[in-house]
Amino acid sequence: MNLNNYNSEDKVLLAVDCIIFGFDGEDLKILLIKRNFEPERGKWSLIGGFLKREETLHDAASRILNYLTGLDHIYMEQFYSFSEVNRDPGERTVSVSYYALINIEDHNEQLNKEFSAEWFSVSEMPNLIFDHNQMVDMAIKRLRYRASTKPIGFELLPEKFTMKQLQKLYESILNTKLDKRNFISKINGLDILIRLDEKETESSKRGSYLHTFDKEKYSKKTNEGFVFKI
Amino acid sequence: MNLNNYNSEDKVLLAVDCIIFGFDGEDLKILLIKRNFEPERGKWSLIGGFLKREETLHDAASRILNYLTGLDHIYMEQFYSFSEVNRDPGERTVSVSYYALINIEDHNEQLNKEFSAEWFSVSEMPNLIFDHNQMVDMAIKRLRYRASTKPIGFELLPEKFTMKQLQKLYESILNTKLDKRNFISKINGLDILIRLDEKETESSKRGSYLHTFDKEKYSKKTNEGFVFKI
DNA sequence: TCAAAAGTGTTCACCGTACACCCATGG
DNA sequence: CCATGGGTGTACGGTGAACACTTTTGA
Repeated sequence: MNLNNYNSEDKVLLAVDCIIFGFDGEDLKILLIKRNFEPERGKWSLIGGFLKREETLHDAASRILNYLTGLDHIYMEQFYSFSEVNRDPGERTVSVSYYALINIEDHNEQLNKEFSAEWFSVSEMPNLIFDHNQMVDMAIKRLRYRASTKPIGFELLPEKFTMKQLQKLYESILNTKLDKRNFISKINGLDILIRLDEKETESSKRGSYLHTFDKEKYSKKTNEGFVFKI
Repeated sequence: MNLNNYNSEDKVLLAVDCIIFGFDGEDLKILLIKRNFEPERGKWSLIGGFLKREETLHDAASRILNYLTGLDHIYMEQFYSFSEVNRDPGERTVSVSYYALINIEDHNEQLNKEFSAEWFSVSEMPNLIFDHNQMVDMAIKRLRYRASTKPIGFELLPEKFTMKQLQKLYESILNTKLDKRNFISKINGLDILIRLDEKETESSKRGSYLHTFDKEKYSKKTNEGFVFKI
Protein backbone atom coordinates (compact mmCIF):
# COMPACT_ATOMS: atom_id res chain seq x y z
CA MET A 1 0.00 0.00 0.00
CA ASN A 2 1.98 2.91 -1.23
CA LEU A 3 0.27 6.00 -2.46
CA ASN A 4 3.10 7.02 -4.72
CA ASN A 5 2.35 4.74 -7.60
CA TYR A 6 -1.12 5.65 -8.67
CA ASN A 7 -0.67 3.65 -11.83
CA SER A 8 -0.77 0.20 -10.34
CA GLU A 9 -4.11 0.84 -8.63
CA ASP A 10 -7.47 -0.45 -9.82
CA LYS A 11 -9.95 1.98 -11.28
CA VAL A 12 -13.68 1.55 -11.04
CA LEU A 13 -16.82 2.83 -12.68
CA LEU A 14 -18.46 5.38 -10.44
CA ALA A 15 -22.22 5.57 -10.75
CA VAL A 16 -24.43 8.31 -9.32
CA ASP A 17 -27.95 7.21 -8.38
CA CYS A 18 -30.68 9.65 -7.46
CA ILE A 19 -33.71 9.21 -5.25
CA ILE A 20 -36.14 11.87 -6.44
CA PHE A 21 -38.74 12.78 -3.84
CA GLY A 22 -41.98 14.53 -4.62
CA PHE A 23 -45.15 15.28 -2.68
CA ASP A 24 -48.61 15.16 -4.22
CA GLY A 25 -50.51 16.62 -1.28
CA GLU A 26 -51.13 13.24 0.29
CA ASP A 27 -48.11 10.97 0.05
CA LEU A 28 -44.38 11.21 -0.21
CA LYS A 29 -43.44 9.83 -3.61
CA ILE A 30 -40.38 8.67 -5.46
CA LEU A 31 -39.83 8.86 -9.19
CA LEU A 32 -38.72 5.58 -10.75
CA ILE A 33 -37.96 4.53 -14.29
CA LYS A 34 -38.50 1.28 -16.04
CA ARG A 35 -35.19 0.06 -17.40
CA ASN A 36 -35.18 -0.45 -21.14
CA PHE A 37 -31.76 -2.05 -21.38
CA GLU A 38 -29.82 -4.95 -19.94
CA PRO A 39 -29.10 -6.05 -17.32
CA GLU A 40 -32.47 -6.14 -15.56
CA ARG A 41 -34.43 -4.74 -18.50
CA GLY A 42 -38.06 -4.07 -17.61
CA LYS A 43 -37.48 -3.71 -13.87
CA TRP A 44 -37.96 -0.53 -11.88
CA SER A 45 -34.89 1.46 -11.07
CA LEU A 46 -33.66 4.73 -9.68
CA ILE A 47 -32.28 7.11 -12.21
CA GLY A 48 -28.55 7.17 -12.47
CA GLY A 49 -25.56 7.67 -14.64
CA PHE A 50 -21.81 7.59 -14.51
CA LEU A 51 -19.39 10.16 -13.24
CA LYS A 52 -17.41 11.77 -16.05
CA ARG A 53 -13.76 12.55 -15.74
CA GLU A 54 -14.20 16.30 -15.73
CA GLU A 55 -17.10 16.72 -13.30
CA THR A 56 -17.73 16.46 -9.57
CA LEU A 57 -20.26 14.07 -8.10
CA HIS A 58 -22.51 17.03 -7.45
CA ASP A 59 -22.25 18.06 -11.11
CA ALA A 60 -23.03 14.54 -12.21
CA ALA A 61 -26.09 14.34 -9.99
CA SER A 62 -27.31 17.71 -11.33
CA ARG A 63 -26.77 16.61 -14.89
CA ILE A 64 -28.64 13.35 -14.36
CA LEU A 65 -31.51 15.06 -12.57
CA ASN A 66 -31.77 17.69 -15.26
CA TYR A 67 -31.80 15.03 -17.94
CA LEU A 68 -34.80 13.31 -16.42
CA THR A 69 -36.78 16.21 -15.02
CA GLY A 70 -35.75 19.20 -17.09
CA LEU A 71 -35.17 21.09 -13.83
CA ASP A 72 -32.17 23.06 -12.65
CA HIS A 73 -31.04 24.06 -9.16
CA ILE A 74 -32.69 21.09 -7.56
CA TYR A 75 -32.15 20.66 -3.85
CA MET A 76 -30.09 17.55 -3.28
CA GLU A 77 -27.81 15.90 -0.79
CA GLN A 78 -25.29 13.12 -1.15
CA PHE A 79 -25.85 10.51 1.54
CA TYR A 80 -23.92 7.28 0.98
CA SER A 81 -21.73 5.23 -1.33
CA PHE A 82 -22.56 1.62 -2.06
CA SER A 83 -19.82 -0.77 -3.01
CA GLU A 84 -20.78 -4.44 -2.78
CA VAL A 85 -18.51 -6.16 -5.25
CA ASN A 86 -21.30 -7.69 -7.31
CA ARG A 87 -23.99 -5.10 -6.76
CA ASP A 88 -24.15 -4.46 -10.49
CA PRO A 89 -23.82 -7.70 -12.43
CA GLY A 90 -22.83 -5.79 -15.55
CA GLU A 91 -19.53 -4.55 -14.18
CA ARG A 92 -17.81 -3.63 -10.92
CA THR A 93 -19.45 -0.35 -10.06
CA VAL A 94 -19.49 1.77 -6.96
CA SER A 95 -22.54 3.97 -6.60
CA VAL A 96 -22.72 7.32 -4.85
CA SER A 97 -26.31 8.10 -3.89
CA TYR A 98 -28.05 11.43 -3.76
CA TYR A 99 -31.58 12.24 -2.81
CA ALA A 100 -33.30 15.18 -4.45
CA LEU A 101 -36.42 17.15 -3.59
CA ILE A 102 -38.59 18.57 -6.31
CA ASN A 103 -41.89 20.35 -6.49
CA ILE A 104 -44.01 17.80 -8.22
CA GLU A 105 -45.90 20.53 -10.09
CA ASP A 106 -42.78 21.95 -11.70
CA HIS A 107 -41.95 18.61 -13.10
CA ASN A 108 -42.58 18.01 -16.75
CA GLU A 109 -45.08 15.20 -17.06
CA GLN A 110 -44.05 14.75 -20.66
CA LEU A 111 -40.62 13.56 -19.60
CA ASN A 112 -42.16 10.79 -17.54
CA LYS A 113 -43.58 9.29 -20.71
CA GLU A 114 -40.32 9.59 -22.51
CA PHE A 115 -38.45 7.68 -19.82
CA SER A 116 -41.24 5.36 -18.73
CA ALA A 117 -41.03 7.09 -15.38
CA GLU A 118 -43.66 6.88 -12.66
CA TRP A 119 -44.24 8.23 -9.19
CA PHE A 120 -44.55 5.63 -6.43
CA SER A 121 -45.60 6.20 -2.84
CA VAL A 122 -42.78 5.37 -0.49
CA SER A 123 -45.16 2.99 1.24
CA GLU A 124 -45.67 1.07 -1.98
CA MET A 125 -42.21 0.66 -3.44
CA PRO A 126 -41.87 -2.06 -6.01
CA ASN A 127 -38.82 -4.27 -6.06
CA LEU A 128 -35.98 -2.34 -7.57
CA ILE A 129 -32.84 -3.51 -9.31
CA PHE A 130 -29.53 -4.09 -7.57
CA ASP A 131 -29.36 -2.48 -4.13
CA HIS A 132 -31.72 0.35 -5.01
CA ASN A 133 -34.28 -0.57 -2.37
CA GLN A 134 -31.59 -0.23 0.24
CA MET A 135 -30.70 3.17 -1.18
CA VAL A 136 -34.32 4.26 -0.93
CA ASP A 137 -34.56 3.16 2.70
CA MET A 138 -31.45 5.08 3.57
CA ALA A 139 -32.58 8.13 1.63
CA ILE A 140 -35.84 8.22 3.55
CA LYS A 141 -34.00 8.03 6.86
CA ARG A 142 -31.69 10.83 5.84
CA LEU A 143 -34.56 12.93 4.55
CA ARG A 144 -36.38 12.43 7.83
CA TYR A 145 -33.41 13.62 9.80
CA ARG A 146 -32.66 16.53 7.52
CA ALA A 147 -36.27 17.70 7.37
CA SER A 148 -36.37 17.90 11.14
CA THR A 149 -33.26 20.06 11.33
CA LYS A 150 -33.44 22.17 8.18
CA PRO A 151 -36.46 23.73 6.46
CA ILE A 152 -36.05 21.63 3.33
CA GLY A 153 -39.66 20.52 3.31
CA PHE A 154 -40.53 23.65 1.38
CA GLU A 155 -38.60 22.30 -1.59
CA LEU A 156 -41.36 19.74 -1.99
CA LEU A 157 -44.22 22.24 -1.87
CA PRO A 158 -45.45 24.85 -4.30
CA GLU A 159 -44.39 28.43 -3.63
CA LYS A 160 -47.70 29.04 -1.85
CA PHE A 161 -49.13 26.39 0.42
CA THR A 162 -51.65 25.93 3.20
CA MET A 163 -50.85 24.85 6.74
CA LYS A 164 -52.72 21.65 6.09
CA GLN A 165 -50.48 20.85 3.14
CA LEU A 166 -47.41 21.54 5.22
CA GLN A 167 -48.69 19.32 7.99
CA LYS A 168 -49.53 16.50 5.59
CA LEU A 169 -46.06 16.81 4.14
CA TYR A 170 -44.38 16.43 7.51
CA GLU A 171 -46.70 13.61 8.39
CA SER A 172 -45.68 11.71 5.30
CA ILE A 173 -41.99 12.42 5.71
CA LEU A 174 -41.99 11.44 9.37
CA ASN A 175 -44.57 8.71 8.86
CA THR A 176 -46.64 9.84 11.84
CA LYS A 177 -49.88 11.62 12.63
CA LEU A 178 -49.46 15.10 14.05
CA ASP A 179 -51.87 17.14 16.08
CA LYS A 180 -53.11 20.10 14.06
CA ARG A 181 -53.02 22.63 16.90
CA ASN A 182 -49.61 21.60 18.13
CA PHE A 183 -48.17 21.54 14.65
CA ILE A 184 -49.45 24.97 13.74
CA SER A 185 -48.33 26.60 16.94
CA LYS A 186 -44.91 25.04 16.54
CA ILE A 187 -44.60 26.30 12.98
CA ASN A 188 -45.86 29.73 13.96
CA GLY A 189 -43.40 29.75 16.81
CA LEU A 190 -40.56 29.36 14.32
CA ASP A 191 -41.67 32.60 12.70
CA ILE A 192 -40.30 31.83 9.25
CA LEU A 193 -43.53 31.82 7.24
CA ILE A 194 -45.43 34.68 5.72
CA ARG A 195 -49.20 34.38 5.79
CA LEU A 196 -50.53 35.83 2.58
CA ASP A 197 -53.84 37.60 2.18
CA GLU A 198 -54.76 34.99 -0.41
CA LYS A 199 -56.82 31.95 0.29
CA GLU A 200 -56.97 28.57 -1.29
CA THR A 201 -60.61 27.63 -1.77
CA GLU A 202 -60.55 24.33 -3.58
CA SER A 203 -60.63 22.06 -0.59
CA SER A 204 -63.11 23.92 1.57
CA LYS A 205 -65.86 26.48 1.46
CA ARG A 206 -64.29 28.73 3.98
CA GLY A 207 -60.93 28.70 2.27
CA SER A 208 -57.57 28.50 3.99
CA TYR A 209 -54.76 30.99 4.06
CA LEU A 210 -51.79 30.50 1.80
CA HIS A 211 -48.28 30.85 3.19
CA THR A 212 -44.81 31.21 1.80
CA PHE A 213 -41.49 30.35 3.30
CA ASP A 214 -39.58 33.52 4.20
CA LYS A 215 -36.07 32.63 3.08
CA GLU A 216 -34.54 35.96 4.05
CA LYS A 217 -35.95 35.89 7.53
CA TYR A 218 -34.80 32.33 7.96
CA SER A 219 -31.23 33.17 6.89
CA LYS A 220 -31.19 36.19 9.14
CA LYS A 221 -32.44 34.21 12.14
CA THR A 222 -30.01 31.41 11.39
CA ASN A 223 -27.11 33.86 11.43
CA GLU A 224 -28.31 35.07 14.79
CA GLY A 225 -28.10 31.59 16.24
CA PHE A 226 -31.61 30.37 15.58
CA VAL A 227 -31.82 26.62 15.04
CA PHE A 228 -34.65 25.10 13.03
CA LYS A 229 -36.15 22.13 14.83
CA ILE A 230 -39.33 20.21 14.20
CA MET B 1 -26.33 9.01 -21.14
CA ASN B 2 -27.17 5.43 -21.75
CA LEU B 3 -26.47 2.89 -19.11
CA ASN B 4 -26.18 0.01 -21.49
CA ASN B 5 -22.67 0.60 -22.67
CA TYR B 6 -20.56 0.46 -19.60
CA ASN B 7 -17.45 0.37 -21.74
CA SER B 8 -17.52 3.91 -22.97
CA GLU B 9 -17.68 5.34 -19.45
CA ASP B 10 -14.78 6.88 -17.57
CA LYS B 11 -13.26 5.02 -14.68
CA VAL B 12 -11.66 6.71 -11.71
CA LEU B 13 -9.33 5.91 -8.89
CA LEU B 14 -11.30 5.48 -5.71
CA ALA B 15 -9.43 6.40 -2.54
CA VAL B 16 -10.54 5.63 0.98
CA ASP B 17 -9.41 8.11 3.62
CA CYS B 18 -9.78 7.49 7.34
CA ILE B 19 -10.13 9.91 10.21
CA ILE B 20 -8.94 7.96 13.25
CA PHE B 21 -10.26 9.36 16.51
CA GLY B 22 -8.74 8.62 19.88
CA PHE B 23 -9.21 10.00 23.39
CA ASP B 24 -6.34 10.47 25.82
CA GLY B 25 -8.43 11.35 28.86
CA GLU B 26 -8.34 15.05 28.10
CA ASP B 27 -8.74 15.78 24.43
CA LEU B 28 -10.28 14.25 21.36
CA LYS B 29 -7.41 13.40 19.05
CA ILE B 30 -6.83 12.42 15.46
CA LEU B 31 -4.02 10.24 14.16
CA LEU B 32 -2.13 11.76 11.24
CA ILE B 33 0.83 10.63 9.20
CA LYS B 34 3.59 12.59 7.62
CA ARG B 35 3.68 11.83 3.93
CA ASN B 36 6.97 10.41 2.75
CA PHE B 37 6.19 10.48 -0.96
CA GLU B 38 5.09 12.89 -3.63
CA PRO B 39 2.93 14.81 -4.12
CA GLU B 40 2.98 16.86 -0.92
CA ARG B 41 5.85 14.92 0.67
CA GLY B 42 6.48 15.99 4.25
CA LYS B 43 2.97 17.34 4.88
CA TRP B 44 0.48 15.90 7.33
CA SER B 45 -2.22 13.69 5.95
CA LEU B 46 -5.00 11.34 6.87
CA ILE B 47 -4.26 7.71 6.26
CA GLY B 48 -5.71 6.34 3.09
CA GLY B 49 -5.40 3.88 0.30
CA PHE B 50 -7.14 2.79 -2.84
CA LEU B 51 -10.11 0.54 -3.28
CA LYS B 52 -9.19 -2.77 -4.85
CA ARG B 53 -11.31 -4.44 -7.44
CA GLU B 54 -12.37 -7.33 -5.24
CA GLU B 55 -13.24 -5.52 -2.00
CA THR B 56 -15.98 -3.27 -0.66
CA LEU B 57 -15.29 0.21 0.65
CA HIS B 58 -15.81 -1.13 4.14
CA ASP B 59 -13.22 -3.84 3.50
CA ALA B 60 -10.81 -1.29 2.16
CA ALA B 61 -11.24 0.96 5.18
CA SER B 62 -10.69 -2.02 7.51
CA ARG B 63 -7.60 -3.05 5.62
CA ILE B 64 -6.14 0.44 5.72
CA LEU B 65 -6.93 0.87 9.41
CA ASN B 66 -5.44 -2.48 10.24
CA TYR B 67 -2.32 -1.65 8.30
CA LEU B 68 -1.69 1.47 10.34
CA THR B 69 -2.95 0.45 13.77
CA GLY B 70 -2.64 -3.32 13.84
CA LEU B 71 -6.24 -3.43 15.10
CA ASP B 72 -9.22 -5.42 13.83
CA HIS B 73 -12.95 -4.87 14.26
CA ILE B 74 -12.57 -1.15 14.60
CA TYR B 75 -15.78 0.83 14.87
CA MET B 76 -16.13 2.98 11.77
CA GLU B 77 -18.69 4.78 9.68
CA GLN B 78 -18.57 6.03 6.12
CA PHE B 79 -19.71 9.64 5.98
CA TYR B 80 -19.04 11.35 2.65
CA SER B 81 -17.40 11.15 -0.76
CA PHE B 82 -15.24 13.98 -2.03
CA SER B 83 -14.88 14.56 -5.72
CA GLU B 84 -13.45 17.93 -6.66
CA VAL B 85 -11.83 17.37 -10.01
CA ASN B 86 -8.37 18.51 -8.95
CA ARG B 87 -8.50 17.56 -5.30
CA ASP B 88 -5.51 15.26 -5.78
CA PRO B 89 -2.96 16.83 -8.12
CA GLY B 90 -1.43 13.43 -8.81
CA GLU B 91 -4.44 12.02 -10.60
CA ARG B 92 -8.23 12.33 -10.78
CA THR B 93 -9.30 10.62 -7.59
CA VAL B 94 -12.57 10.44 -5.74
CA SER B 95 -12.23 9.84 -2.02
CA VAL B 96 -14.70 8.06 0.22
CA SER B 97 -14.18 9.07 3.82
CA TYR B 98 -14.60 7.01 6.95
CA TYR B 99 -14.11 7.98 10.53
CA ALA B 100 -12.95 5.35 12.99
CA LEU B 101 -12.94 5.20 16.78
CA ILE B 102 -10.17 3.42 18.61
CA ASN B 103 -9.15 2.97 22.19
CA ILE B 104 -5.92 4.87 22.27
CA GLU B 105 -4.43 2.38 24.72
CA ASP B 106 -4.94 -0.59 22.40
CA HIS B 107 -3.04 1.15 19.75
CA ASN B 108 0.51 0.05 19.06
CA GLU B 109 2.79 2.98 19.69
CA GLN B 110 5.50 1.25 17.71
CA LEU B 111 3.47 1.59 14.53
CA ASN B 112 3.33 5.35 14.98
CA LYS B 113 7.12 5.50 14.63
CA GLU B 114 7.09 3.27 11.62
CA PHE B 115 4.63 5.51 9.78
CA SER B 116 5.71 8.85 11.23
CA ALA B 117 2.25 9.03 12.75
CA GLU B 118 1.23 11.40 15.53
CA TRP B 119 -1.86 12.19 17.52
CA PHE B 120 -3.16 15.75 17.21
CA SER B 121 -5.88 17.40 19.27
CA VAL B 122 -8.83 18.30 17.09
CA SER B 123 -8.43 21.85 18.35
CA GLU B 124 -4.88 21.99 17.02
CA MET B 125 -5.09 20.47 13.57
CA PRO B 126 -2.17 21.30 11.30
CA ASN B 127 -2.77 22.07 7.66
CA LEU B 128 -3.40 18.83 5.85
CA ILE B 129 -2.96 17.88 2.23
CA PHE B 130 -5.68 18.15 -0.38
CA ASP B 131 -9.17 18.48 1.12
CA HIS B 132 -8.30 16.54 4.26
CA ASN B 133 -9.07 19.41 6.61
CA GLN B 134 -12.55 19.55 5.18
CA MET B 135 -12.88 15.82 5.75
CA VAL B 136 -11.85 16.22 9.37
CA ASP B 137 -14.39 18.98 9.94
CA MET B 138 -17.14 16.86 8.50
CA ALA B 139 -16.02 13.79 10.45
CA ILE B 140 -16.21 15.73 13.71
CA LYS B 141 -19.71 16.92 12.90
CA ARG B 142 -20.83 13.40 12.09
CA LEU B 143 -19.17 11.99 15.19
CA ARG B 144 -20.93 14.62 17.29
CA TYR B 145 -24.29 13.67 15.90
CA ARG B 146 -23.67 9.95 16.14
CA ALA B 147 -22.33 10.11 19.67
CA SER B 148 -25.49 11.84 20.80
CA THR B 149 -27.75 9.17 19.32
CA LYS B 150 -25.74 5.97 19.72
CA PRO B 151 -23.47 4.88 22.56
CA ILE B 152 -20.36 4.87 20.42
CA GLY B 153 -18.37 6.95 22.88
CA PHE B 154 -17.39 3.74 24.66
CA GLU B 155 -15.34 2.73 21.63
CA LEU B 156 -12.94 5.50 22.58
CA LEU B 157 -12.59 4.49 26.22
CA PRO B 158 -10.87 1.59 27.92
CA GLU B 159 -13.06 -1.32 28.98
CA LYS B 160 -13.29 0.15 32.49
CA PHE B 161 -13.66 3.87 32.96
CA THR B 162 -14.72 6.43 35.52
CA MET B 163 -17.66 8.79 35.22
CA LYS B 164 -15.25 11.65 35.04
CA GLN B 165 -13.51 10.12 32.01
CA LEU B 166 -16.85 9.59 30.32
CA GLN B 167 -17.86 13.15 31.00
CA LYS B 168 -14.56 14.52 29.71
CA LEU B 169 -15.00 12.43 26.59
CA TYR B 170 -18.43 13.85 25.86
CA GLU B 171 -17.20 17.32 26.64
CA SER B 172 -14.45 16.99 24.08
CA ILE B 173 -16.68 15.41 21.44
CA LEU B 174 -19.40 18.01 21.88
CA ASN B 175 -16.92 20.79 22.58
CA THR B 176 -18.84 22.04 25.60
CA LYS B 177 -18.65 22.04 29.37
CA LEU B 178 -21.16 19.81 31.09
CA ASP B 179 -22.47 19.94 34.63
CA LYS B 180 -21.20 16.96 36.61
CA ARG B 181 -24.44 16.30 38.48
CA ASN B 182 -26.65 16.64 35.43
CA PHE B 183 -24.36 14.50 33.34
CA ILE B 184 -24.17 11.70 35.86
CA SER B 185 -27.86 11.60 36.53
CA LYS B 186 -28.55 11.54 32.81
CA ILE B 187 -26.13 8.66 32.29
CA ASN B 188 -27.51 6.79 35.27
CA GLY B 189 -30.99 7.36 33.94
CA LEU B 190 -30.04 5.55 30.76
CA ASP B 191 -29.25 2.50 32.86
CA ILE B 192 -26.73 0.97 30.47
CA LEU B 193 -23.63 1.04 32.65
CA ILE B 194 -22.45 -1.40 35.27
CA ARG B 195 -20.72 0.11 38.27
CA LEU B 196 -17.94 -2.22 39.30
CA ASP B 197 -16.70 -2.75 42.83
CA GLU B 198 -13.28 -1.64 41.66
CA LYS B 199 -11.97 1.84 42.07
CA GLU B 200 -9.47 3.83 40.12
CA THR B 201 -7.14 5.55 42.59
CA GLU B 202 -4.57 7.27 40.44
CA SER B 203 -6.28 10.59 40.11
CA SER B 204 -7.58 10.97 43.64
CA LYS B 205 -7.06 9.82 47.16
CA ARG B 206 -10.61 8.75 47.63
CA GLY B 207 -10.71 6.79 44.38
CA SER B 208 -13.58 6.69 41.94
CA TYR B 209 -15.71 3.79 40.83
CA LEU B 210 -14.99 2.12 37.54
CA HIS B 211 -17.82 1.37 35.13
CA THR B 212 -18.32 -0.76 32.05
CA PHE B 213 -20.77 -0.39 29.23
CA ASP B 214 -23.42 -3.14 29.43
CA LYS B 215 -23.74 -4.11 25.79
CA GLU B 216 -26.33 -6.83 26.38
CA LYS B 217 -28.58 -4.60 28.42
CA TYR B 218 -28.28 -1.89 25.81
CA SER B 219 -29.25 -4.26 22.97
CA LYS B 220 -32.14 -5.60 24.99
CA LYS B 221 -33.42 -2.13 25.81
CA THR B 222 -32.96 -1.03 22.22
CA ASN B 223 -35.07 -3.92 21.03
CA GLU B 224 -37.75 -2.85 23.46
CA GLY B 225 -37.89 0.60 21.93
CA PHE B 226 -35.39 2.41 24.11
CA VAL B 227 -33.62 5.23 22.29
CA PHE B 228 -30.20 6.39 23.38
CA LYS B 229 -30.06 10.17 23.64
CA ILE B 230 -27.47 12.43 25.19
C1' DT C 1 -5.98 18.83 59.61
C1' DC C 2 -6.20 20.04 55.18
C1' DA C 3 -6.28 19.81 50.26
C1' DA C 4 -8.32 17.55 46.37
C1' DA C 5 -11.46 15.04 43.96
C1' DA C 6 -15.84 12.08 44.46
C1' DG C 7 -20.42 11.76 45.12
C1' DT C 8 -25.09 13.26 45.64
C1' DG C 9 -30.83 16.28 45.10
C1' DT C 10 -33.77 19.96 44.45
C1' DT C 11 -35.93 23.70 42.19
C1' DC C 12 -37.60 26.07 38.31
C1' DA C 13 -38.55 27.25 33.59
C1' DC C 14 -39.73 25.61 29.35
C1' DC C 15 -41.36 22.47 25.98
C1' DG C 16 -44.03 18.71 24.15
C1' DT C 17 -48.41 16.76 24.26
C1' DA C 18 -53.12 15.94 24.97
C1' DC C 19 -57.35 17.70 24.18
C1' DA C 20 -62.54 20.45 22.11
C1' DC C 21 -65.02 24.08 20.52
C1' DC C 22 -66.43 28.01 17.55
C1' DC C 23 -66.12 30.07 12.79
C1' DA C 24 -66.96 30.93 7.99
C1' DT C 25 -68.92 29.59 3.85
C1' DG C 26 -71.25 27.43 -0.22
C1' DG C 27 -74.69 24.66 -1.38
C1' DC D 1 -79.59 25.99 7.95
C1' DC D 2 -76.36 22.72 7.83
C1' DA D 3 -72.36 20.15 6.62
C1' DT D 4 -67.55 20.68 6.00
C1' DG D 5 -63.09 21.90 6.87
C1' DG D 6 -60.46 26.08 9.08
C1' DG D 7 -58.75 28.13 12.87
C1' DT D 8 -57.63 28.76 17.76
C1' DG D 9 -55.89 28.15 23.65
C1' DT D 10 -55.10 25.77 27.92
C1' DA D 11 -53.55 22.54 31.34
C1' DC D 12 -50.31 19.17 32.75
C1' DG D 13 -46.29 16.32 33.11
C1' DG D 14 -41.61 15.57 31.99
C1' DT D 15 -37.15 17.03 30.77
C1' DG D 16 -33.11 20.06 30.73
C1' DA D 17 -30.45 23.37 33.30
C1' DA D 18 -28.86 25.81 37.21
C1' DC D 19 -26.96 25.31 41.46
C1' DA D 20 -23.57 23.73 46.68
C1' DC D 21 -22.39 20.97 50.17
C1' DT D 22 -20.65 16.67 52.36
C1' DT D 23 -17.49 12.68 52.17
C1' DT D 24 -13.24 10.32 51.84
C1' DT D 25 -8.50 9.81 52.36
C1' DG D 26 -3.48 10.35 51.70
C1' DA D 27 -0.03 13.42 52.64
